[in-house]
Amino acid sequence: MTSPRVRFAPSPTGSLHVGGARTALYNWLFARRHSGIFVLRIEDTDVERSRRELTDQILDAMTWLGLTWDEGPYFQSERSAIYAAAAGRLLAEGRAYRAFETADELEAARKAAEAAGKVYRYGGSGRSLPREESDRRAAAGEKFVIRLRMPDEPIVVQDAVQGRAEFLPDALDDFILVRSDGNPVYHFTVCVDDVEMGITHVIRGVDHLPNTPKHVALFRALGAEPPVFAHLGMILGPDGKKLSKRHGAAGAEEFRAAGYLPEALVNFLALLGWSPGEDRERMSLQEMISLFSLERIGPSPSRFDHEKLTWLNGQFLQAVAPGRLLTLLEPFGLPARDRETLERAVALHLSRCRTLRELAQALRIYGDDPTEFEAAGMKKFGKPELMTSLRALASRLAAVEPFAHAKMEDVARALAAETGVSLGSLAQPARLALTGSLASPPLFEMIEVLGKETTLRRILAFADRIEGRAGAS
RNA sequence: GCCCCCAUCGUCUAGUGGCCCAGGACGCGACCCUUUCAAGGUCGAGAUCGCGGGUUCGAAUCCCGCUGGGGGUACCA
Repeated sequence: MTSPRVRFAPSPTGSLHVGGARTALYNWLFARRHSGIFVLRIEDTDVERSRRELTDQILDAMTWLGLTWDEGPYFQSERSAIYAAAAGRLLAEGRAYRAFETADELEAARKAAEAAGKVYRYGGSGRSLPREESDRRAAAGEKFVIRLRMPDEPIVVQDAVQGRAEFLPDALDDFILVRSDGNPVYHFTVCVDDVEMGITHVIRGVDHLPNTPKHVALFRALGAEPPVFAHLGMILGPDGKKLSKRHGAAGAEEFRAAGYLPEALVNFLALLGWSPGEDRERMSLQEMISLFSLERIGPSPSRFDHEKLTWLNGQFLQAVAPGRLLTLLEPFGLPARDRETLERAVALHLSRCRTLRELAQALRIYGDDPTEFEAAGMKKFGKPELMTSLRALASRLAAVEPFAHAKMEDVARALAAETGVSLGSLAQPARLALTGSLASPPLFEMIEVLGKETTLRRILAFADRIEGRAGAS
């Protein structure tokens, strides 16, 4: 393959959702795999709905994901002259024509057809209007749209993913290229741009498949060979319905905010519809590039499995260099401790967390003393009769110097043996006192990082609290 | 309504006529490790390959129909 050119063409009417992110990824992967060019084009011809800040947000998300573009971003809103010229050419060549029906007239005709139970098709007079009359009416200032003269033969779309689809001429209308206000319509700008930008492969969602025959006809009218099409199956929510905010996070930015790593999201998205074979699951971008091919993309829709993403994220999280981890954690808030303490704490909690957010949350115990204690734990270990040995543990811990976990454990085991209690009935109340929870890293390693002062303070406060409560009731 | 697409464990998928009474991963269960929770390791349950017809010596793999799901049908993208 000689240097393909692909593009990602989002319209800034929303943020980058996972479907779009996956489309961008596949285009990017394809370009990188074949040393091609990845073009970014912003389809903002719908002035009403397009917003500049959404464009910025999309670019941010792509940068975050590592999907860097080689050309662009081009803005369709800045390319009106190109579309106007193309429309003029088509008109002059008779491949397109003016139609003078108003939107209201068309609406009425559509309604009438529906009421009669018939399939609506554009049946206006524009198609057969003599050139001179068309020119005259346009010159007189009459409003018109420009429509494409569709060929009267079937159009076959040979799709790299979906296979062959044939569309009969009856199903294809002379669709509008340019609105009566002079603004070009999506189908038109896409094709003009794809031709103009030399796009060789169009990789996009299947929702565009039914539009593809229009595009094929348009490419031909424009005098260009249609590109190779590859239509990707939809990404559905866990319930099989269209993925939306209703299913939780659906935008790349939301996953970022929820503490997901870009490499995990990208890996997960890559596997949604594409498989490298050989049971490969975890891959770096580089590996994906070398393995990627259109042939291995499946045609069926897939559901977004949040659980698997989270698992993958956990996998990637474990692999992040410890130094980089604190930087990544910063936006999620870190307790006011020195860097070394934080790094030791991270090392202790990393394997217990699957997202940055979870990790940051876990690290909070190195900041403020716990004020809430989990109910199940209190019921089991918040008993006054356990406080005696807990206090004993505290006083033995106070004597440990240097404050190292191996020594603490020896001391604790000795205490347990002497008093005939299990290590667990010593450790669990301590864990509760120190973290408010029954789940934590190995107790003494955590205590070492927490520090002697904090440890003793929390244990004593907890014992006071339990005994005080018992005395009051 | 009409047009188009899709259909393998709950989910993502491998599989392109015999290697498959279907492999991997997530999730789930059990066990090991263990002061708790994870991580990790081992094992396991889980799919008559949506249904019904063909074609073939032989079909998850090819063909047809049905059913189910999705998408499109705009002077939206």
